[in-house]
Amino acid sequence: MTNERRSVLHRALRILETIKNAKDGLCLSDISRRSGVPLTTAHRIVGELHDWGALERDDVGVYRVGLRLWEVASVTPRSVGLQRVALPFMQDLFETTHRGVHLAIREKDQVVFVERFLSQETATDRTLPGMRYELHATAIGLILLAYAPLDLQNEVLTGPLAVPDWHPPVTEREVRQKLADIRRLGYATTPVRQEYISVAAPIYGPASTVVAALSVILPNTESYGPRLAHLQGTTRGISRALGAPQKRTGYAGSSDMRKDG
Amino acid sequence: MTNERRSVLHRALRILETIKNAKDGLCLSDISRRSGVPLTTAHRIVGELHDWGALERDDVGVYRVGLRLWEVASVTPRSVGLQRVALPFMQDLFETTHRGVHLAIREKDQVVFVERFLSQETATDRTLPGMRYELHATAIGLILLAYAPLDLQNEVLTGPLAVPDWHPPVTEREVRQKLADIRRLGYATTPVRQEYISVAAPIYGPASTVVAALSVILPNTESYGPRLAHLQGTTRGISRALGAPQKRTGYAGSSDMRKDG
DNA sequence: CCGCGCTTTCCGTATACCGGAAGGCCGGAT
DNA sequence: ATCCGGCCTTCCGGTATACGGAAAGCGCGG
Repeated sequence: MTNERRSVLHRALRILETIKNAKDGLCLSDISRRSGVPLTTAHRIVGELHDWGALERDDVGVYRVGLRLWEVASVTPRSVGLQRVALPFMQDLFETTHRGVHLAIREKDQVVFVERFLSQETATDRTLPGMRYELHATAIGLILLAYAPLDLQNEVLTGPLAVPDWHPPVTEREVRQKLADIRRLGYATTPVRQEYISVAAPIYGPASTVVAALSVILPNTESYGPRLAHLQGTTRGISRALGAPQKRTGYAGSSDMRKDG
Repeated sequence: MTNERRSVLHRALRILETIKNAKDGLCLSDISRRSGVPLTTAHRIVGELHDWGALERDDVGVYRVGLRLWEVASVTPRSVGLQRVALPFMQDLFETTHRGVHLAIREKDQVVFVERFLSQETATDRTLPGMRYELHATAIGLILLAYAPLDLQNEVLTGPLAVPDWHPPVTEREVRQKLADIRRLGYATTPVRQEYISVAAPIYGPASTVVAALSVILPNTESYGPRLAHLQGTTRGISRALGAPQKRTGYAGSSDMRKDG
C-alpha cells in the first residue's frame, strides 16, 4: 500500500481491474473505495474513461466495462486468435463426450481461461473466460507449468504452493514429480471437488512450443482412458490448425517429450 | 489535430486504438507516428501499459494488445453477455442455412459487429467481431437505426450519408422510407457487393427494446423467404433467452411497432 | 566504416493532476 | 415536514507528475 505507483495511467488501469472483479458493475464511490483511489480523483478518471467509451454508465450510475474497450480487446492475438481456431474443435469434443471442456493459456505465473463448453451436469463450474488461477492448482495449469521455461517453474515451485480445494500434492518435491510425469506421458490429471476429475493435454504452436492447454472434466466414477484419447485427438487437431509441425505420425510413444529450456 | 485533448489517459487510449487498427501490431515509432503522440511520451506511456499487461511486446519490439486487457474486456456485458446467449442460436441457424450469420449491436451512431459464423463460400467476408460501420450502410445497421431513439435517427439522417459499395438509398428521404418499412415489416434487406443480399432482423431485450440485430447473407439468386423465416425464428429465440416479454404469439401483424422516443 | 532508424536515458520546465472542502441531490428514517 | 447519510459534482491553489527536445546507445545494411 505504501509504495504504490501514482500515475494517472496506473490508477486508471487499477480502476478497470477493480470493475472487472466486481460481479455486476460499481458506482463511483465503490470504485473509489475498492480501488483505493480518492473519490475526486476517481471521479475525474472514470469520467475520462467513460467519455472515451472504456466504461459505460447505466441510468442509476453503475459503471461497467464499455464496448470500446471490448473492441480493442477483440484483436488480442493470444486469446482471441486461439479461440477462433480452437472453438470448432472444442465443440466437436464436447459433442462427443458431453463433458465440460476448458481452454486456457499461461500468463506469467498464472493460468488464464480463454474458452469453455459446459454440459448441464458440469454447469456448477464457476470458471469463466478471463479468470485467473495459480498454475499448480488445476490439471490445465500443471500442463502449462510443465512446459514452461525452467526459471519460471523454479520460481513457482519455490514460492508458496497454496492448497486448493482438492488434496495435495503440495510440496515442491511432489509437484516436480508430477511435472516430470506430465512431460513423460503428455497429459495431466487432477481431482476436482470430491467427485470429478480433470484431464488436460498441451496444445502446440508453430514454433513447437506449448501455447495453450485443453481439459475435460469427468465424474471420477468414469475411467478416463477413452476421454483422454478424444482429448488428445482434439489437442492434436488444434495444434495442427495452429501450424505446429507434425511429430510422430504413429502412436503417441512414451519417451522424450521435452521442450526447450 | 489542433485542439486535441492532452491528458495521459486520453493519449494512452488513443494509443490502444491505434494498435487495434493496425493489422498486426506496431513498433514504438509506428505507434508514435500513427497516434500523433511524441516519441518520448509514447515511450513512457507504452512502457506503462506494457508493465501492466495491457500491451505485449514480442522479441522484435512489436507491440500488440495484451492478455490483461482482454481479461477486463471479457466481462463486457453488452457484447460478451449477448454473445454467450446468442452463440448457440446462431450456430443452429448457420447449420440450417449454411449462410454467413452476423450479430451486431449499436454503439452511439455506429454498428459494432459482435459475432459471426461464416460458410466457406461467404468466407470472403472481411467483417470481424469488434469492427465498426456506419448505421445506414448495412441491413443489420438499418435495423438498429430503425429502432434507435428518434433524436439519434435524425442526427444520423441529417448528417452525411456516405455511399457504401452497394447502390442507394442515399438521400435522407429514401432512408426514412426504408426505416419505416423496416418498422412495419420487422426486417431489413440490402444488396451486398453485386451478388449477395443481406437480410436482418431485430433482437429484443428484457425491457422490450431492441438490443441487437442478426443478419444472414445469401446469394441474390436465391429467394429470401425461407431464410427470413429461419432468421426470425432465431431472433425470437434469442430475444426470449434474453428475457424479452413474449409478444403476439400468433403471426407477425402489420401495424404499430414503434419504440420509445 | 559510416549512416540510418529505432529505442532508451537524461533533465529542466510547466502544466496537468491532485484531492480536501464545500455544496447539491435524493431517498429513507424519525 | 425535517433531518440525516450516502452519493455525485464543482471549485481551486499547490505541487507532484508528465512532458518532450536533445543526445546517447544499438543494430543493421550498404
